[in-house]
Amino acid sequence: MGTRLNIRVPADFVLSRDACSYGYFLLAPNHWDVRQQTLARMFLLAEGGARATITQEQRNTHRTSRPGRISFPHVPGAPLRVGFDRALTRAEQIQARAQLTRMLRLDEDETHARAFHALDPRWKQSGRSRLYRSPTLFEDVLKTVTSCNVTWPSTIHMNRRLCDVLGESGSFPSARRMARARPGTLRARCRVGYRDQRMVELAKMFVPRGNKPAEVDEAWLTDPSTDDDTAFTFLTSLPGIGPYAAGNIMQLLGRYSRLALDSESLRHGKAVLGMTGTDASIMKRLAAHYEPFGEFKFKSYWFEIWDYYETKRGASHNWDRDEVGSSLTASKL
DNA sequence: GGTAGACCTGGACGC
DNA sequence: GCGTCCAGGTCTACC
Repeated sequence: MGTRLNIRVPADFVLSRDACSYGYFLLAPNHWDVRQQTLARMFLLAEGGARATITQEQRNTHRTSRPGRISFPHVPGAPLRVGFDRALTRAEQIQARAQLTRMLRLDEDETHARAFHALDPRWKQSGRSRLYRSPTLFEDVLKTVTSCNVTWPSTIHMNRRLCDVLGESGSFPSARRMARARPGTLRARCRVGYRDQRMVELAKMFVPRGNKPAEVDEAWLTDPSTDDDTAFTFLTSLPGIGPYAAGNIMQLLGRYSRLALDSESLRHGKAVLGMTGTDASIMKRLAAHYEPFGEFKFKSYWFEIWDYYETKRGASHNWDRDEVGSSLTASKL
């Protein structure tokens, strides 16, 4: 008999909206079940892998939505029910709760959302504020590396292979496991290409050595006394992490004052915001466009992009991973 | 400080 | 089925 956990959530939390809010929910080992409206994945816990299925109470009757407005099937603020495929120890239950809290941003309460919506009221109606992330910073950083200099289908493929080849029963690989991997294995079996050496070096930086703490200190990176510029500069010093990747990791750390501008941003600037000119000039105009959103500018940027995807493909909680997931860039929509 | 070219993979396309 | 081209961000060497 597997362990079942009930997780209290903020009053505005909606599983289908808040889990399906960033592309990583489409990447292995995550699996969003469209029919059931549940999220399943392997978690890596102290005693090994454990598969969890996350559900939230659904409305009896699906609320009728106004044209152009997306309605979500779950009851806001209803506790999450998380079923594991094996019994968890007390220590593992604490670990699982911490990973779920990180992944679903349960630490961002209504006060946080109100502050964001005060700066950018466009998302108040839908309630969008949380951005899905991974249960661990290591997985977030590696997922970011797999999204650099590749098209989205390759990112999907790399994450699937990493879980199959180096994961435990299909989990995302641990930093320890990847630190021990041979670059040649990553290249040949996970198809990560030239990122092989960088990924192993990155993994080593997440693992304490002897009495020495890990070089990547998540507590320091998320500490409010560490300013954004210092955190960003540190991130760009990591192997395989440039300005785009560092900007993305900043938001994954809960620091939304930076943008992560890439080719997708350029398309958004041209197609949605009607910007013209050279790529460099559009990048500058994009930075200026989001400046008014201050400490939340990444959220404003990202929800504009997400909104565009949803106008083309429908609500993200109804996306089929194999169908829509493989075409998730503006150029393919 | 700015820029050119290399780094890999997978998909699209033409033959 | 094969060859060619292209998209994608980071890193290094060079000016």
